[in-house]
Amino acid sequence: MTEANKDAVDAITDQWHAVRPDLDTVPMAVFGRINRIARAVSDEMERTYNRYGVSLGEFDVVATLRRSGAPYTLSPRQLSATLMLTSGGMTGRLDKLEKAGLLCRNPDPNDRRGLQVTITERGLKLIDEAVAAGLEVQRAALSGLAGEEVEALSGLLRKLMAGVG
Amino acid sequence: MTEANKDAVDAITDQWHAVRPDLDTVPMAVFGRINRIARAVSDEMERTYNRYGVSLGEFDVVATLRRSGAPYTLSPRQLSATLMLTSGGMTGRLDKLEKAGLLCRNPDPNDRRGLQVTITERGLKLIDEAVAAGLEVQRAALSGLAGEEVEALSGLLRKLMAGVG
DNA sequence: TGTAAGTAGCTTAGCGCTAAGCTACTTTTC
DNA sequence: GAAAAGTAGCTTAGCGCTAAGCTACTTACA
Repeated sequence: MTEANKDAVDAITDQWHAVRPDLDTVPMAVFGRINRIARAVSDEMERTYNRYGVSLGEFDVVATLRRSGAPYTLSPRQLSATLMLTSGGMTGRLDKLEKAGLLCRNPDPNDRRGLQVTITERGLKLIDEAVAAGLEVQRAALSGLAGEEVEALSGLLRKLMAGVG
Repeated sequence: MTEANKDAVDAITDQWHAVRPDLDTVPMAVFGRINRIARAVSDEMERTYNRYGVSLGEFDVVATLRRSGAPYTLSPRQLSATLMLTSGGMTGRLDKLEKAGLLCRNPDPNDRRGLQVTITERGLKLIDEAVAAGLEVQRAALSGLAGEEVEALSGLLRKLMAGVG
């Protein structure tokens, strides 16, 4: 690691090393970079989806319905479980998306407590454009890595996630 | 990739592949895992710091002062710039930390607009214990990876961050 | 030296989330 | 079939953040 290649996370670990040389700074460097990458790419995705009139969180709702396949119908409960969101948070997202005409809520014919959430024609059209735009942001973020590097990274992340999930 | 090793992110990419086989799902798998790892580890760190009476965000403030070295003094502006936070958010964190007796605000002798934020004795003691506990959480999260795997992951993340920062 | 521009930290309104609790309905148990 | 327990989605209060705008002060320039 030459002086010139140091980044913002190196600056932090260097500072820690100077005041607490007893600490192993490798773990904080790994997760510091993971956090910064996650944040930077999410911010970029947010801006991208905003151009389609939805937030990243709202996109996730429509995307979950889209990838569930025809007839693009799930209950609010299934959605909030998948998106790791409370029912209160889900209600808010569904309210906005329904008002925007991207999905609709209908009573569940088999359980009068429940609802069925379905993508509208307009929602389907929007998600199929927006998902491609989002993927392009992610592809661009990975463009500095060679194919085999992406492969290696993917494998290491899978292994790491297995240990924290 | 055998059937048994599939994880939650594989389930998502498999669904996408079924309904949109034209999409390249490799980028979304990489960032999906990065997001989930970041969230899972941050949640665990939050719980760890809570045991010391501070949130993760409040910890970050005291940690930034700590690693700046003696006399552990920075301006609110320096802190909010380092932590990528607005001045309003910083005011709130400083209010709580000052009330908790972990730091104090003093007028800047050289600039009557400014303040100097300094760790208290109590704050210094707390941060030196809490930072070790936080590092242990991160170390444990990496424990499933061999030394050379951590090394490789670290290098790939550095390269990826350089392309998104 | 007077004025304009810049920068300090704080305040307020608004947003999206969680946690707790509600009503309505279904399922289980006796 | 009645009572108890569980589960559906929604409402509310509260939290932490941002964006915008405030006052107070410093710096740069004519």
